Amino acid sequence: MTVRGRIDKRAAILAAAAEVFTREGYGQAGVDVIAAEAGVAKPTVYNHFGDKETLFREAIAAEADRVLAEHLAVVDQLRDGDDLRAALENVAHHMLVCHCEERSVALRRLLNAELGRFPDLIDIVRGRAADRVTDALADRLARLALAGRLRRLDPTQAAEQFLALLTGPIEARSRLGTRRVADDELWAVARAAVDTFLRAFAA
Amino acid sequence: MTVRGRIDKRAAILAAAAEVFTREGYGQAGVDVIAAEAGVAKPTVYNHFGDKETLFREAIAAEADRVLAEHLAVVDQLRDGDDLRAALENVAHHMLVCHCEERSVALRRLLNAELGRFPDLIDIVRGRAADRVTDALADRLARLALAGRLRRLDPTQAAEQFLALLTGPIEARSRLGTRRVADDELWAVARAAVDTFLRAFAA
Amino acid sequence: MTVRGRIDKRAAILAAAAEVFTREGYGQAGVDVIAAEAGVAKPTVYNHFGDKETLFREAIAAEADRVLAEHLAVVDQLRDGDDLRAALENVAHHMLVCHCEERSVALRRLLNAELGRFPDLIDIVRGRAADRVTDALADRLARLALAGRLRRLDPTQAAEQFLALLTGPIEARSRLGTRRVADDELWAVARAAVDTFLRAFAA
Amino acid sequence: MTVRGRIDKRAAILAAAAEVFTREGYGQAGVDVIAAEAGVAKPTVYNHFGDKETLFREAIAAEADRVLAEHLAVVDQLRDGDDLRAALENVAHHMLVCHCEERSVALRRLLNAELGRFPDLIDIVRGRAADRVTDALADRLARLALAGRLRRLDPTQAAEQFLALLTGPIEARSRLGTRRVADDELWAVARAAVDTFLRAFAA
DNA sequence: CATGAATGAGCATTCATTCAT
DNA sequence: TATGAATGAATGCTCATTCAT
Repeated sequence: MTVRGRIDKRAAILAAAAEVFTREGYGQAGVDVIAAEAGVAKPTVYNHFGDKETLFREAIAAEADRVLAEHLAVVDQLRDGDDLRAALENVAHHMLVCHCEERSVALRRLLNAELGRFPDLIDIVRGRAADRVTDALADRLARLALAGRLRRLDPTQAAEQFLALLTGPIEARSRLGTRRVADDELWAVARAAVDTFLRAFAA
Repeated sequence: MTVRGRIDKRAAILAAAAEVFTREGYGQAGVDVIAAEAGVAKPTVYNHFGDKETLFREAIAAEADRVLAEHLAVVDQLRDGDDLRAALENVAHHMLVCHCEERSVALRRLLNAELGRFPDLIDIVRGRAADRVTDALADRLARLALAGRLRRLDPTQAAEQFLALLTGPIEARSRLGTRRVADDELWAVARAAVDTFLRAFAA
Repeated sequence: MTVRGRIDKRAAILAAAAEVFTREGYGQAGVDVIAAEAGVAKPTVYNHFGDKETLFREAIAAEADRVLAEHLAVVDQLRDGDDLRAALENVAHHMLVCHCEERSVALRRLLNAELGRFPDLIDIVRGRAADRVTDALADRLARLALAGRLRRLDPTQAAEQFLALLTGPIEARSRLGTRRVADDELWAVARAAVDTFLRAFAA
Repeated sequence: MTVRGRIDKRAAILAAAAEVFTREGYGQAGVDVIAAEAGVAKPTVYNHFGDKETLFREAIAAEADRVLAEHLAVVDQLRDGDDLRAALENVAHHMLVCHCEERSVALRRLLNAELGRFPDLIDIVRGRAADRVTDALADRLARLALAGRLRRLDPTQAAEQFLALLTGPIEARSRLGTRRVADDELWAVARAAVDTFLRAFAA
């Protein structure tokens, strides 16, 4: 098999693993199912990843990378401008959209689910997702404060709270991700969050 | 065996089930382990609950009842008084303590984990926990607004945000419940949440 | 409970046992099912019969008694008369009807099925059914021979062959009891059997 | 493992299955026992046959093939010759020997036993055994009739009766296969059957 | 390296049987 | 005696993992 073929197989296995693990959970996911969905034989999975646990970790890491990239791209859009509220609302809404994406929901679910068995997943994911987003957002908020658009604040804490005001209500309303939330409800949550945030943090 | 004995066994099984399911997840939990931990024979579990799935649902429901009761008791402490900030901070801190309790963390984890397989868990738990707490808190906030201590607000939205300001940051800091959070950090989060909340909602 | 009640329960259990054992076979039949079908609690079955095996034997014996009675009644109808062929045909047809009755088929099936596990069933049933019928028929044939209606014959052997000529073809045509055989086919088999029998044994 | 090895395992499993199923019946037979007797692991059985039921059907079919082959070979020996009675007696005796063979008895027993649960067994077995033997014998009898050695007859009916005259008495005397029948008793039954048959059907 | 086949260990569930009442 | 409840011992079937090719 060509090198390219080998790489393809590895990627196919990872994709299938992400799919199956998020759909069924670690325990319930069968390696045969993953292999079948990837179009390879079961031992090929073992040749590439050694055992189910390793496959699981790598699949999680890959998913976390993807989710992180999306979120960072959103935070990156937050630029100072004439209308700070509008800018924040746009970012807030966009983050909610990402947050509610199926793969995003599934990853958070899976992570939560298996943290008991694999506590180190936190380290795999933290450096790749949650904290990095908070940090990036904190950076932006710091610059906005420096620019006099926000009052003096603890950037990390403010970023934490901004994100909390977004994701907290949406978790409730999406029934922990089991229900689709309509776009106007996303906008409503985003606006409410930004309103509260600005009341508390506007310069 | 006395009727009391039967009830005891049922309760013992439910307790063991909660323990084992939260420790291992639905798929990985073994009915034999639950039976052993409850001090009964495996078929006794089946006599009482019919199958693993039913046992799971009932164990979840029982845990949700317990967690709800704790949280409602905390919200119930929120009374108007001279020092609104102090009152809110006390309630906030107390809620965080509940939120970080091992059984609370475990229940949320398990719920998240198995929502894919058992979407109806949401209905079992919602009526018993999450929404009820938000509602109770919304009631209190409405009365505070009526009493002129808070500005006019949408009580449910404000309650959602108050809770989000508490639980969002704590999820991050506890690494999704994998790390104990020291009490002074709980106080810090509580104070920061109340500070932001009052900046946004004080009359 | 009255003595009568006790007897009723015993009978109800036996009836239910016959029903369930013939429907499911010994191994597959559940004592709980029998108890439920009899309207008693499982331990009541054990109080009356000790264990599943004993219950099985007694149920078989009761069924065998019933089947024997039916068959003997038929053989008993065989009287000498003007038209020997017609008399034999009537008895032959009647025996086939009995042979094809559901309970008769079920009993033979069950007996065959469990002879491996319970070889002594043969003794329970033989004295009650198969041999007794052959003997009774042999008696009649002997009298017919004495009366000069049949040639000299070995009565037992002739009876065996008469029965074989009836049941053999019918087993094949009923596909071992899985297919209902129409009445005119029963008559055809009966006539063919009697024809062959008379060709071989008429005086 | 070589392809040959795979085939060997499959055959070993089938052989063990036939052995165990006939010994214990479908319900009582344990797949682990079959696997052990075949010298393979339990999942190998499932890899080859999917489930217990399929294994059962295939084992039955294989046994039926074997039994059919034996019986056909016997019928095939029936050639016209100087001494028709002797020819018929030889075939009759030979058929009885086959009929009383342990595997033959066991297959009939098992078939009867499980027809309630698996009515389609009839179709599996009929085309492979019972009817084919009757047909083959009917063919021979037709030729003997054509050759003027037997009177005009309905070949199928005559074949049915010939077989019935053999197997009916032998079932009774072997106590449904629970008792070995001595060879001279087999000869006696064979001769008696042929005698009756020739009295009824000789030209 | 990829695969078809094999396996040891495990798991949900059932059942005949027995206590305690 | 009749019963609700409990249990030890199976049993069919699955799964992660490993060879032999």
